[in-house]
Amino acid sequence: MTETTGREDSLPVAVRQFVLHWGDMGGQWGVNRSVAQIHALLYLSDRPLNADEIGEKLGIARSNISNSLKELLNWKLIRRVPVMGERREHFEAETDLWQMLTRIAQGRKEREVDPAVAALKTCRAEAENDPRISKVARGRIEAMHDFVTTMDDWHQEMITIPPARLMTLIKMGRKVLTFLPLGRTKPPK
Amino acid sequence: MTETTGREDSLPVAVRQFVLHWGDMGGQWGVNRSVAQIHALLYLSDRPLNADEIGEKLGIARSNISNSLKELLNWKLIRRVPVMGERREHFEAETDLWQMLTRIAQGRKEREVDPAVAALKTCRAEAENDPRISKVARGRIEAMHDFVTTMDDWHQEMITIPPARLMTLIKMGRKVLTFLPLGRTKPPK
DNA sequence: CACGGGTTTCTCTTACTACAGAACTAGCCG
DNA sequence: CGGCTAGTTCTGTAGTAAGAGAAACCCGTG
Repeated sequence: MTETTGREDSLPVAVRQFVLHWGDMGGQWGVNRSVAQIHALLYLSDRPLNADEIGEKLGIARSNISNSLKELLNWKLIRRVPVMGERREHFEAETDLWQMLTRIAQGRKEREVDPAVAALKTCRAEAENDPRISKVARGRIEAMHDFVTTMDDWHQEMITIPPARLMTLIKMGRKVLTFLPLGRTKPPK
Repeated sequence: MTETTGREDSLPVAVRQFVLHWGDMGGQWGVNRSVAQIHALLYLSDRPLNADEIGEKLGIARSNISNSLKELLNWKLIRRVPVMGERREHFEAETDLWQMLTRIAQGRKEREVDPAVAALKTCRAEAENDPRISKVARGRIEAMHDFVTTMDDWHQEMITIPPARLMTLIKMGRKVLTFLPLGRTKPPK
């Protein structure tokens, strides 16, 4: 049926390793272990899996799986897949790595930087008309705000560029500089 | 003495806001609250501060301050500053935002992506000569590995570009594309 | 309309991390 | 060599988050 003889007691070593690493990799990040593990498993699977199969292979509780799947759906890193003649829901992972990256980037941005930018804005406004605050502090807050805003805009622009082109851009690396009409400043050393 | 009348009971509102926000912003990140708060405070200060002053302004324990400062030093986000005729150590923050960004990026890379890359390498090797693993899984692992490696290399190249130039690059945004000799492929759809 | 598989929500336990305060150590003065 | 002051390490506690298992909830089917 499947290439990995399905219901075998355990997973191939390489897969298990991957799942494990991805798992606590996720831990270091904002994502919790089970979520990351499930994602890893689905990413490597050659067919959609259902909750039971996942639970069996990873040895984690149904409830946990349910919640984790929900979270992964939120991040849009996996999707529901209807399977003919099957009642339970099946899931498969996004396998396009660019998609994956942008989804994750998007998610983290929303959770981490957007609030920060907002907070900075209010701080800046506050600092504007607070006579007690030092010139230096005011300047620093402004600098920070401008910087973050610039980066944010940049990010926004980048994700509108079609992946393929962005990829060539990246593969070029610093060679991009050679095409740009900048004052040919010899990079200092 | 200082511009903010130093030993006043509390901080200017804008500063307090900034510290607070930066603080739990840090919490969302990997950094804990006290560390982020101390960093924020130093970033806004117009002169180096010592541990006592920090403790007083933020109301956190000495031990905590000691550890937090150590961590900030690790990240190279602050530095020790000797002050004439003073026995206690003083600290000031890096105020160049590019520096800050690269330091943070560097730190996170070391902690988050480098280990991941390493793990991926071993997984890939493992998958190479494991007959049990499915073709699909093997392919996915390789794809992931290549992708991550590419991004890693790119990052490495980017940080070698002098900040000023990088900044102009960023300010250009997607305009960079217009200068590049790419086959003017109409983006598909 | 009861029954049963499938899924979600709730609750309780456990593990971990941040942090305060105390105890400890190291340099500097008389 | 005592007595101070600055700094660090240790220890106990409280708050938080992950996750297991049970209970509740659907919804199709006999």
